[in-house]
Amino acid sequence: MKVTEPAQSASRQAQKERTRQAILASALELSQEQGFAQVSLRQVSRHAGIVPTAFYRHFESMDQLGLALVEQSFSTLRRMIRDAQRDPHVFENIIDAAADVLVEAVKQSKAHFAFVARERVGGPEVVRTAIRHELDLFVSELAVVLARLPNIENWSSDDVQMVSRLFVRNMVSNAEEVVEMPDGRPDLEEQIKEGARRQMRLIVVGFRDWRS
Amino acid sequence: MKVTEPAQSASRQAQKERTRQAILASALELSQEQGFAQVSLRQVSRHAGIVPTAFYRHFESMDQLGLALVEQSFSTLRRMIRDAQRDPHVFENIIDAAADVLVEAVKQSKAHFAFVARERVGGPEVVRTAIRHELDLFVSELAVVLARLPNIENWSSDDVQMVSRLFVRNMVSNAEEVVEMPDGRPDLEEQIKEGARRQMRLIVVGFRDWRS
DNA sequence: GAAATCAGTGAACATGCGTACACTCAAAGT
DNA sequence: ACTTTGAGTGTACGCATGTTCACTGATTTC
Repeated sequence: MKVTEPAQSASRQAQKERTRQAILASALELSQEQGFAQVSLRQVSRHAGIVPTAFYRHFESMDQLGLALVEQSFSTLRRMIRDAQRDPHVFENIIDAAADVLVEAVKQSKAHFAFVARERVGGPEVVRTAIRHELDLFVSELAVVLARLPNIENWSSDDVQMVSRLFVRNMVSNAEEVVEMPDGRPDLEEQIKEGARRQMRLIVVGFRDWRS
Repeated sequence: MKVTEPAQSASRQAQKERTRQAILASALELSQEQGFAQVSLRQVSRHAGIVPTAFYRHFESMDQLGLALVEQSFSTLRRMIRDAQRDPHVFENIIDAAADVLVEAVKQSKAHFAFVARERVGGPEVVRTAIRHELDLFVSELAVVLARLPNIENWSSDDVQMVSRLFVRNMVSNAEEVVEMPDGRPDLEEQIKEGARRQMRLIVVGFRDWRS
């Protein structure tokens, strides 16, 4: 890891930013083993190549570090959703596209998704609260996207909100499965995608039929 | 807590069992604050009214204590399902009955459900593995029950298994919600029940329509 | 009633922890 | 050229932890 005192020194604030990122990356990596709450300030510092007291130059406590990780994870997630929306394929068949995007996104940013899934229920109080809040926001954002879709455009906004909640809940569950998935098992991956497809289709079809 | 050396002494093994239960109860209670992994052997011992070294007379490590709690939690869960099956009302309308039973069961044994929901993703490795295994077993057991129901009796066993998986997943999600629910808010409780009803109906209706 | 058993005790240890404090020494500001 | 700034250092502290060991004394066994 060792990011401090590079051979060719960078500008002061650039170097500070590099150390900050090293701390975030270290915390994320160490969290995967036993959860963020088990990781000590000294472990993170050691892994980031700084002395424990230097940690305080970047975060005032481990709780604040946790919140920074939540922010980082969700900004990753949001960027992915934004990219996916640009793809015109999504408008034709949201369900298949969503299943693909989900699996790909989680594979690319396993650590961040794992962090959210784990700390959502297992983390320190402040972190849990922050994640819940972000997920609530996310449900509302997704509802806006869903409301524009052909099958859904004339549903009541309450119904759209509920479907959005179901989607996000299933997204979290599926993300958990992908995270637990051992590497190099494309069969399992396809199986999870297929499961996600079925579940989403179930929700959309069932909801429409039940209401009409 | 103080269970040791009662005024009127009990038999040796009865007293041992009482201490064991005190340890289990202490660990369960202390886990609610910050998760089982944060609870130390000394904290549990202190709360149970024994000296740290006496802990080892009952469990060889905190991991073993965790496994005992998993066992206890699932035996609670299974007893509830068994009781619910005796109720003839269940055969008429599984969905409404299941929603009622779920909310009631979780309210009665909040601590155990909270433990499972939390440690399923946030706990020590051995505990996570044990919980996953129990939940897998549970999916299969539920599938057996579901297969006997009128709407479902002629489905393929793969389909029943998948629906069972969806049910259990939603049960876990709903249990999480009930656990997070503040006390004395019957409105929220009804809201969660209604949500659970809708979701289960969605699954059954959507699945049948989509397949036929 | 003597001997064996064993749940619970209490002192001691090495280790890792968070944080306080005084420090260094390049880069940035003047 | 000088001063100021501030990221990173090193020591030191008090505290909680898991585990060890020799122990006590009531219950059980014989």
